[in-house]
Amino acid sequence: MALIDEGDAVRLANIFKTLSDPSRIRLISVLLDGEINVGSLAELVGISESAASHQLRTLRQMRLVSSRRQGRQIFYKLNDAHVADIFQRGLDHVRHD
Amino acid sequence: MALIDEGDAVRLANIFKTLSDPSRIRLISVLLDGEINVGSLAELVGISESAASHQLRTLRQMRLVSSRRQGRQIFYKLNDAHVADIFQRGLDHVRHD
DNA sequence: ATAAAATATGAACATATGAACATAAAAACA
DNA sequence: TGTTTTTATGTTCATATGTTCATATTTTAT
Repeated sequence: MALIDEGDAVRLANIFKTLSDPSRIRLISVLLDGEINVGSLAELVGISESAASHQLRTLRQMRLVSSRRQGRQIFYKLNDAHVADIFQRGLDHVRHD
Repeated sequence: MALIDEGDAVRLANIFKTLSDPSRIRLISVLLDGEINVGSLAELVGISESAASHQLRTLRQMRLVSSRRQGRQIFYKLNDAHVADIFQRGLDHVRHD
């Protein structure tokens, strides 16, 4: 392995930073089950739609999720297989061990 | 999967938060190669010893690393196989794809 | 056209965070 | 004991972050 360069370190740190908030964690945990619209997501996670929208923007900007409009709703889904992987490893770490 | 509870979400978020800083990322990347003392670590990563010590405390408090004293030096090592795993997945995500 | 529904955005606020600097503590050695 | 080396800790400061509230945007239905 050895020391990784500043650029990669910053990019890697940013990925983890995106995953470093409980609301975003819970949003992602729901998204692991598949596509879902903002309102349902907010209700399931137990945060306001505004808060959900803000956090989803963060996830979108980091390209961890993508969205599509259907009528007046917007459906989000996980965008990246790596994310599910990282998430699951982290959860293993937290839950047992 | 389904929604994870607040407690797990907070714990998981905290793990990722611990990994969300470039200095800590680079410290860990060096620690992946094995045990090493604070001074060498600081020099390799290119930060002050004080900064290294502060960041190592953060990693220690999250139990991601452990330390042992040998004479007047303190050697750190990664404490957890999960961490190396999560780190590697993240790096894969960042480097290619 | 107007109203209602769903989502996004912007501003403001409180809290958290990392960096830098100074100081303390622990161990080795004169 | 006193001094030096190595690491840890405390404090201060500037910046970043998440949430809330108010407002804007987009689509559907009347």
